[in-house]
Parts: sequence; C-alpha cells; structure tokens
Amino acid sequence: MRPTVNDIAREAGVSLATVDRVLNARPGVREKTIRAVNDAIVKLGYVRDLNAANLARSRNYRMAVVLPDTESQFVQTLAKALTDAGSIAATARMELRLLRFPAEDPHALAALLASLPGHGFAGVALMAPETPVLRDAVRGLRARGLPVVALVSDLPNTGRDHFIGIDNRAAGRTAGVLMGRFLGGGQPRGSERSEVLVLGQSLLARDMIERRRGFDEVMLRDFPGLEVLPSLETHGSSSTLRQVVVERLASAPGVRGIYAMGDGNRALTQVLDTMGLSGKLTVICHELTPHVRQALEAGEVTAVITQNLGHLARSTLRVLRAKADNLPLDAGQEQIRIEILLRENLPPAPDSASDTPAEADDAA
Amino acid sequence: MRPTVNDIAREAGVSLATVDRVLNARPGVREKTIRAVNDAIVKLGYVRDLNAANLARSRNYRMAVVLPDTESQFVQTLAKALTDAGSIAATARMELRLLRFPAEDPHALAALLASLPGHGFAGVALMAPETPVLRDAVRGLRARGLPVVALVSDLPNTGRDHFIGIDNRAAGRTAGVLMGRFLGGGQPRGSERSEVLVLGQSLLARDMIERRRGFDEVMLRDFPGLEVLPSLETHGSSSTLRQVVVERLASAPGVRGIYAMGDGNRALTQVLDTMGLSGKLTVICHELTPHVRQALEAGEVTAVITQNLGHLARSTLRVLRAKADNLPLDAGQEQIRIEILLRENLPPAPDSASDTPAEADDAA
DNA sequence: GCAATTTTGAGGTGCGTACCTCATTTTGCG
DNA sequence: CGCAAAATGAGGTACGCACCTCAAAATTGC
Repeated sequence: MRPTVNDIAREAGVSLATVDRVLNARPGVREKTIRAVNDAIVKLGYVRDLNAANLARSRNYRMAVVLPDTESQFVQTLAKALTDAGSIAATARMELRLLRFPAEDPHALAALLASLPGHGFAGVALMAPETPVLRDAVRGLRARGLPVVALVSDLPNTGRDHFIGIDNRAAGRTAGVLMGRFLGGGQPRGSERSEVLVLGQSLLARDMIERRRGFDEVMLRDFPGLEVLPSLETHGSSSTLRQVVVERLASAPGVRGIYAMGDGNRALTQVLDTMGLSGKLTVICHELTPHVRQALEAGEVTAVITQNLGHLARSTLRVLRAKADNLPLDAGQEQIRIEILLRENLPPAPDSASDTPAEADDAA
Repeated sequence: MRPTVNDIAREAGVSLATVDRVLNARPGVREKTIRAVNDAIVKLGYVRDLNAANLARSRNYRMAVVLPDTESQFVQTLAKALTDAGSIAATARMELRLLRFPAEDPHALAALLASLPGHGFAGVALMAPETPVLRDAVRGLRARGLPVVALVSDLPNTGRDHFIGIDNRAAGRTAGVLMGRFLGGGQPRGSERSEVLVLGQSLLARDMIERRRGFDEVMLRDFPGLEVLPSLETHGSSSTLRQVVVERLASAPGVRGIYAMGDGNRALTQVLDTMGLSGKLTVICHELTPHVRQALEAGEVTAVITQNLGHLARSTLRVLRAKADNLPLDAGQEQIRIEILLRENLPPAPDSASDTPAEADDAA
C-alpha cells in the first residue's frame, strides 16, 4: 500500500497536524521539525493522493481559453476540439471557459486578460500574436499566480509557462522536403523549368515567416533545381487569393507545385478547379480542416502538414492542470508532432461520434 | 455544484441506501424504485465521482501486459514505453505488470493467460500472433470478466475488447505512395529500369502480409512504371538479411528503392554502407527505434512509417482502465496515427528525461 | 525563574462515495 | 387477515486528505 499522512506522522515522530502543516506549507513549524517530516516523506516514498486532496478541498479547476474571434475554419475547428476535450475533462473537475477577443485589437485582449484573475480562474491558455501590450498583460497574470500557456503560436518573450504547438520552421522544412522530393528532386523535366508558388495570408505573422524560412532553407540546400517564387499575400481574403493565383499561374507556366502556408485552402482548390488544374500540381498545405480533408481525399491536395487538434486540445488541459498543481509534465505526451497526411494515412473522420455519454447503467 | 448521491436520494424520494443499491446494482430493489432513481439521475445529470468512488473502495487497477520475449529493438522500445507510462500512471492507482512469453510457444502463452485471473488483474493487454489456442485463452479471460486489448497486431477473431495499433494495410499504402512519389512517380530515369526491393522477416506474419498488400495496391495502381520485386525473407536474422540483399542488389542493378517492412534495419543500413550505397537509394522502413532515428538523421534512411510508442503505451493504460470501469472511450484520443517521419519532422529524442520526480516542496 | 511566545498535539468535520448492519415498513400470498 | 418475505430507511465506518480549534508542551527573552 502507498504510505499515507499517518505513516509519515508515525515515521517522523510527530502528530498528524504537524505533517499537515508541513505538507501544506502552513506557518508555525520549526525548521528542524520540517526537516524531520521531509525526511520521513523521502524515506517512505510518500506521494500525496491528489484525488483525495482535491476531494477534500472540493477543488475544481476553472480554466480560460482565449482565442481570436476569427471565423477561419482553423480557429473554428480548434475551438470545437477544445470544447470537446473540456466536456470530457469535466469528470476530472475541470471547467473550460472559451473567451474570444477582437482579432485586431491588442488592447481589448489585454483588458480581457486583466479581468481574468477576479473570476477564479486557475490558468489561461492563449492564442494571440505577440505585442508589447500582450507581453505586459501576460506578465501581470503570472504575477498574480495564474499560469499562462501559449497556444499554436508561441509567445517567447512573455515568460509564458509553456508553449503548445508545433515548431513552424520545422513544419516549413517538412513541406520543403516533400515538395522537393515529390517534384522529382529538382531534376528538370524535359526542357521546362520547375517553379513553386508560395501563398500566405500575411508576411508579417510570426508563423508564416517561420514556415517560409524553413521551406526556403530546404529548397535552397537540397533542391537547387527548383525555383521558389516570392510569396503571394492573400490577407485572408478569398477574392485576393483567387486573383493573385490566376495572375501568377498565367505569367509563370512552369509552376508545378504550390505551398499554401496559411488559410484559404478552400478558395485555392476552387481556383485550381476552375482553371482545370485539379490534381495536376503538387499542392501542400497546412491544417486538416473538414474542407482540406475532402480535397485530400479527392486528390486536389497532395499532402497536408498538420498538428492534431484533438491532441493539442487535450494537451492544453493537461498542461494547464499540471501547471496549476505545480506538477511536472510528461514531455513526450505533450510534444505536438508535425504530422504529414497523405490520402493513404488519413485517419477516419471523427464523424458524429458516439453520442451516448456512457453505457448508462452500471449494472452487469 | 455537481449533484451528489444525496441530491439523487432527495429528488427520487428514497433513502441514500436505496440510491446506493441502485447505483451499485445491489439486489433487493423493486423495479419501480429503480426507475425512480434512474429518472432522478437523468434529471439532475448526476455523474458518479470516480475519484471519490475509487477512494472509498480503495481500488487499484492492476493490469497485465503480455509481450513476446523477443530481443528485437521494437519490442524493447515498446516495453520501455509501457514501463514509463506505467510509472507515471502509478499516481492514478494503476499498476502495470510486464509479462513475457516464449515467442514461438502458443501453449506457454495460453497457460500464462490462464493463470492471470487468479492474481487480481483487472485487465490484460496482449501482443501476440493469433492462434487457435490463443483464441480460446482470450475467450476464457473475457468469460471471467477480464477485458483484453490487442496490442500492435490485432486479434480480430478472439473477441478482444479493443485493438491498439495502426492499420498495417494503410501503413503499407503510405509507404507505397512515398516510395512512388520519391522515385519520381515512376517516370523512367533515362534508360534505366526502376526497381523496388521489399524486405520482411517472414511472409506469414499477419502484419507483414498486410503491409505488403497495401504497398502493392498503391504501386500497381499509381506507379506502374516502377517494378516491385518479390519480397525477400530475412527470418529475423541479420546474416540472412545481409546475404539476400547483397545477392539481389548485384543481380538487379536497377534497384532505386528499398521498403523494409520488418525488423533488421540496423543490418540493412550496414550492408548498404559497406556496398557504398548509403544515401543513394530511397529507403523506407518502419518503427522509430534508436538506430533508425540515427540512420534517418544521417540520411541513410529516407522515411520512416511509425506509430508513436509513447502514445500507444498511454493509450493502452487508458483503454484498459476505461474497459475495467466500463466507461466509454474518447475515440479520437485512442486512434493511433500512422506517422510519417522525415529528417525534417523528427521529434527531438526523448533523452534521459527529467529524472526529478517532482518539484519536491510544495511551498510557494 | 517566570511570563510571553512559539511550537506541537489531539481531535473533530467534511469532501463524495462504498459497504455494512439492523430495524422498520411494505408487499405478496395463502 | 395474518404472516413470511421482500423492500426500504437510518445510521455508522472507512478511504486519504484539508482545514479548523483549543489545549498542552516546549522554547525564548528578560
């Protein structure tokens, strides 16, 4: 049997009350006694039964997840993954509150964050671009004891407790090798020149920059025979995307591959379709949204670089909780992997999952 | 607040004892009363607090994991992943017992399984080839109330409660597309004929067969320009592998790719190295063992099809537990994905993880 | 050496559930 | 109707821990 507080008390030759004082860092215990108790803890290999402890203090973990109010399919999918994970974690005394902020308003975000400590939150997960105001807001939260984890896009200079997401530079590199190898390693195909088109909604966003850097890194080093054209900006607008793609493909007939770094994959496949190019180019994009899944199955998209959003959501909950309890993490479990999805290794659609919340009756 | 058993009793107009009888399926309650209690449960949305329940019955989940006593690096790595996951899960009242059986002796395995129910196990995870004796043994376990989950290789005809692993046919298909596309889609390269070598330790093992089927499926359909040579059997022996590979490569100078379906990747890279072929062929293999990781980083292996063993191990524990408690699973979380690893998206080595079991003192 | 202060002990209560006993009520049946 | 059997209620104990109170003991300062 695992040792309990009573065993510690006996071993240390003190009373239960004293063990409790030491365990919970309550004042009024001599240094010497503290040491005696800690020695006993080490000797017996005591570990607090977190479940019993939480039961006793009837603790519940209320966490805030702060996302931009963007309507993009990625954010939508992420929000759903988080909600799903949250409703399952409800049995583990966790409560998730999804909060949205105006995507382009750092000050509104800062104000939102500042209001959190008053509402009994035990931690915050945050997906937002790093700005000076945000840095201060995050520092403020941490100063008040709230752990903060960055979601999807890192906030390296804010002192956040953890980052949950992929290394975008490595993701870009991965896209690069795939593109290079899928296009035959850069060997010229007949007399044509092979070119690759790169799309991104904004060249200022940190993740876009990193993906592009990683992509170029590999293309330059390993596939000098392929020419990567300058990035085209879509600004998140479908019409802009359509326009620039049509324009570019007309002027550059040697384009054999497209790397779509950001959103707007739906518009992209549509353009290609109307141009009669579906399935004729190597198209690599990011994030497995419902539409992308469909395009992958149809052969309109060749490969998808993605992070498993279900995993990301569950990881968020686990990390928030571990940070709230000041417990160590299982690094391997929290490592979000850069997944390569082809039509052949596409996991089955989550579908309208098993709605039955339980086997209901416990009866045998 | 979440409703408790007391709330149920009040709502249903019965006593606590009766609610308890219903909840735990104890005898001596009228059908009508049972219904009343269940109605109250539904109405209030009651969910049993599993932590409190486990505390009360001081329950611990003791699980058996049964693996072949093979010395292959894959089984070793898997065993380690399981042990690691088990030691972390120890805080959650789980205890993992690793048991090994003589790889080639189905009867010894059956005997081992038959001995389990007597030792207070709450569930069994099993990696073994399906044989008639095994089928009976598994049925016997389940008849005695022990949930059985199949690990890595499925046991479809045994009535196992769950399978944890990947779809090997899909894995083979994935290897196929990668091979095909990496070799330029089958376009002849100059005048040479492009051939692909396939290696497997035994053509009788279910997983080898399925991988090969998936691989051929894709190669025939999508890359008719590539010729896939008949599988070479290595029987798990390094020297056999060395011999057949040397032989074949000498007689078939057009080989540009190798698909290694099973173990023996270390021997393979060695042969290629001594033949001066390192990095000159497209080599695709399975499972990220320490050696394969190294070979991937060195460019001796092009791509690895793998299942994340850490995930697999944690999934095993979660599934065993859920089955023991008769709870529903989170399908998304338990879905083991077919991962494609290139040098560029290789996750960092687990390393000699953080040995510090905790932040020690809870003090602020 | 005495009072003031600090440290410690003893004990209780509650968290939500499991499991047990014994008395009391209700039901079914002849 | 009366009686045995079945159903239900009341209440207690335990699980491992948090948190509280009050008294007793040990230590400190003067």
